[in-house]
Amino acid sequence: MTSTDRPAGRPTRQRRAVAEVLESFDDFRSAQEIHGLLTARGQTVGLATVYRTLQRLADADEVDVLRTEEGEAVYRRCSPTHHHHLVCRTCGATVEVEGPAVERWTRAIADEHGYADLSHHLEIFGTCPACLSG
Amino acid sequence: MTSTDRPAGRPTRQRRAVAEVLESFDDFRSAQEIHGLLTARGQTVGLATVYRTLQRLADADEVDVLRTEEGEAVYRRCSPTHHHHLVCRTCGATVEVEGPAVERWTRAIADEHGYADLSHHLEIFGTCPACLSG
DNA sequence: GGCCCATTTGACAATGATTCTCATTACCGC
DNA sequence: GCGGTAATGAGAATCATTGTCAAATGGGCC
Repeated sequence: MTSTDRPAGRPTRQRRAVAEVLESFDDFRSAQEIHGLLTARGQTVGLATVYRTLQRLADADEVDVLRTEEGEAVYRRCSPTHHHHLVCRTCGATVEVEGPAVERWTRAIADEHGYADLSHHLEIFGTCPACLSG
Repeated sequence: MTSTDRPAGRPTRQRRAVAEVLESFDDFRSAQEIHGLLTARGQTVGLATVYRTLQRLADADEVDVLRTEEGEAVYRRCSPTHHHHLVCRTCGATVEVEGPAVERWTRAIADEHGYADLSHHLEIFGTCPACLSG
């Protein structure tokens, strides 16, 4: 629980490049798109490495991962606090939302059934105001 | 909006078979598993047809679809009541849970941001009592 | 600075779910 | 029963993702 318990790994050029690209957008992008962005920047990073790096970052909770309705994984750097997403089904606009109530509720439900070592995913899909009026 | 506006399609042996198998379980199953169940029953239905049929049913809102953490699509006949799942990460045991609190919360959050036409997915993952002690 | 060695990378093969293709077959209305 | 259309099946094709393994690289130590 100290600040020294990071499995970390080496700070390589490739990892830095991925981290930088993640700073360059605010919405969710697929691994392939991120790889494309890197290439466009002149940063040569193998696709497999992009996948590995994103996975590592996701494990470390440094990026959010979610699945599009087609099942493709999309990534975005995340804010330090745990939160959920309200996603526009039409244009993809995303709002981060927090829900202490939900956190409490999931814990209570899981306890009730004896489940431990919890995680949860909550995503809300809808149509955003812009798409509604458009 | 009448009962006659179903694009329907033909009631074939295969479609009936898929519909029947969907009645035989209460949790989510992948298209491949469903195909396996059909084969086990002696019902010969092509895999592609299973996919097509499930897709059709999903479009007609006659089955629920969700994605596992690995991105695989899983299907289940719609139960009349909306609920969520508490899934064992190790053995896959699933408990259906209801959460009026969550429903209310998601609606409130969405309203707050002006999103309409909502749906949401909440899944809780953990380790079940059996796997904890095993 | 240079060496040692585990970690990381990259190119490419492999996997696995899903979709497409297209010739064949099965429903439906007549 | 017949004809025509929609549905099916077998397998190829697609596409994201993961595995493989030899080559390259970064860090720590002298």
